[in-house]
Amino acid sequence: MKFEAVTIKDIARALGLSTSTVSRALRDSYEISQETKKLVLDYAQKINYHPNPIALSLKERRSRSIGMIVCEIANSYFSQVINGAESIAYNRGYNVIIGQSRESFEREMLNLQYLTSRSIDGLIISVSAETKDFTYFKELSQKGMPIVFFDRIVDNVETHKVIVDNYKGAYDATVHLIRNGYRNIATLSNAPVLSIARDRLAGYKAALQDNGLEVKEELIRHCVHGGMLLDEVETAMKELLALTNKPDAMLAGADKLTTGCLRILKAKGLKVPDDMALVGFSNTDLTELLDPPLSVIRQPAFEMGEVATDFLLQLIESKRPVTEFETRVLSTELIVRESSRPVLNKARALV
Amino acid sequence: MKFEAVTIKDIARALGLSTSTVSRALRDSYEISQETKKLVLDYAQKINYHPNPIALSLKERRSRSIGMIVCEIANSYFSQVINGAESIAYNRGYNVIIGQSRESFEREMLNLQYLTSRSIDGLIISVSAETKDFTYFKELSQKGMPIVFFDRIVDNVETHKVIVDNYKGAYDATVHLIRNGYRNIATLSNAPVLSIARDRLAGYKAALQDNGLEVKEELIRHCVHGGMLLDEVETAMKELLALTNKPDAMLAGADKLTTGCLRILKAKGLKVPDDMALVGFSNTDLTELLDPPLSVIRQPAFEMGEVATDFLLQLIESKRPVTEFETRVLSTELIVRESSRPVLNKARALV
DNA sequence: TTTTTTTACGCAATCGTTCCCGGTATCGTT
DNA sequence: AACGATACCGGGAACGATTGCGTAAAAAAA
Repeated sequence: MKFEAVTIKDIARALGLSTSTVSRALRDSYEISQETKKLVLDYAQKINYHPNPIALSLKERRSRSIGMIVCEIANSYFSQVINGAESIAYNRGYNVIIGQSRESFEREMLNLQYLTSRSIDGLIISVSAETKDFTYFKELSQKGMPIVFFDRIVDNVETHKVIVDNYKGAYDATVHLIRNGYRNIATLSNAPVLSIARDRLAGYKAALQDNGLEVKEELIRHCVHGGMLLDEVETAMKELLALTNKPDAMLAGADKLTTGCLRILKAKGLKVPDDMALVGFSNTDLTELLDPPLSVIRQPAFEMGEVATDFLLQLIESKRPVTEFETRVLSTELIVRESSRPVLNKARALV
Repeated sequence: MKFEAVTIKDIARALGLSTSTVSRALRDSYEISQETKKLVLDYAQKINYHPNPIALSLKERRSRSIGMIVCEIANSYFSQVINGAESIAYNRGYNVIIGQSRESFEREMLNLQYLTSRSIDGLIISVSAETKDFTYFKELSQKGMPIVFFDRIVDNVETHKVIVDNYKGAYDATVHLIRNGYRNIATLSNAPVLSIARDRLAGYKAALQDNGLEVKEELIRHCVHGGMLLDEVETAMKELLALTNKPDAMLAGADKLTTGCLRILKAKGLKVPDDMALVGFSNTDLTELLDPPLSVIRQPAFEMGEVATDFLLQLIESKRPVTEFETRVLSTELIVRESSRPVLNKARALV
């Protein structure tokens, strides 16, 4: 089964012209007479001619498609980012090829090789939790492949990046918990190598210290798969709940960690926020319908996709090598709901 | 900025061979000596040669990419389908280009034209709620473009299709509500033109009739945007709640309708299931964490993506025109939770 | 009328790869 | 020694489109 398209040759043959003339007529070249142009244009319209993008790609040595690697599509945050990226790319005549790393370095590399072998013009990526070795990105970048990092960025590759103010997001959320009377705040963090985990953890620690609270290492748990496996969340929670001085609140550092945490607490029969308050990074629009409605730190995911794609297209379409790079930092939004309700007796003491 | 790749010519030049020989050596042709093959292969490995897929596409007249159009990516059901599709496509050397119709016919056509102009080898699609005119699909199919429909299928285009047993899904859920003592069951349905809406509605009606209950048209509400706009859900719910004989249970026919319904009920201060029970089609993994935990009809979304892609690749890679088509019907799963808890006094009367 | 300029078009190379034809050695066979 | 068979390799067209260059005819200038 073949889907046969009309080519410039068909037009040339039908009209008794050369392919060059047809090509030029279609591109409205000055060296083609008005009548010929009209003839060609009308006929092209009639037989529904569309230039073959593959032939163009071969000629122009650009595919007009960009690669995008995320952990997983079925994640509200990433699907919103993809959404934003698609919207920009589509308008500029590019298409987005999506790959999923599923937090695995191996799958990330596989996707990367696949995408580059499909001759993409550029790459947008949020690295996997397992990725410790960034030399491949560096090499790729040095060979001239335009790359934009978002969300989970890497420090030692110089290029455009898009993130949110993870430090402030975590800081504000932690302060919010403290203000509401919580004193023993634990955190569920991503793999320590990830930029987002580092920044969020730093914000968490700073908020504690700025409010005269001690940073206790036993209250900091890392889930190296970012909550993709419920097991690791369960283990972390078990450890926290086994402490003699149990935490009274949780700060969860990722979408799956937030919902995973709630899931485990429910399974253990603990009440949120009475037994344990919860605030987490999340972009699902269902958080307000949860039991209890969840306080969340929300990221402008769609906008991140837009900015990342805009950055990438700037790099791709730049005539000269770009040497000045920007790291765009967007703001998070703290949405306060039931899951971090004030502890009355303690809250008063602080205010 | 250009990302320069090595070509077969580079190898030929470096080794003092012709491009034909190099090409043949790489493809392990019998008419190339072992030594030459080894020479070429080793060198290709060394300089990290990868065949240019664009040149191959031009030659073979196939792009090895397939188009996929869904309503929106940021929807748990569709993102799971995409996931399944990607997994199969990736393994068979294809990539998936995704387009979003956002329930708009115009955007659907735009995406379709874009995808076909990007010379895709085939198309997987779940049509938008606005799509009433299927001639374009028919034409495309007749011109030889392999198409597979899933979820929202169209009747008058003969090709492979993948659906779930929507009739049975809705039937079972409705029977479940009846068994649990609910007697005045309303339903929130998709646009009436959609196959899924028709089938689910039919299942709902049959369940009522088979259990001696009357089908009341005033209890059937259609949301033409499938719940994408909360407004339409709110309007529908308002109308239902304004009835003298208010419904005591709801069957929601789509992901966004289910959560939208819960959202509205909560906003109106109604208790689920005491004031109104709720069962709905949904594929989010958060439904059990909602307040109350939601009874849902779950679709094997990932598998649907797999099957659809497998079907499509069969069509694409078939030597002869395919004339026998299959409509694969997968099973839904009814997951019973709190939101449809038995009404004690009534439930007993029935059992 | 002759020369120059302009107009309008065709030829052929190019992008990277495959593949149909050839062509030339090197054998073995008679 | 002559022939055919086999093994091995290169030339060049093709895929669809663009584009530099060449050139005929028409128009303008001399």
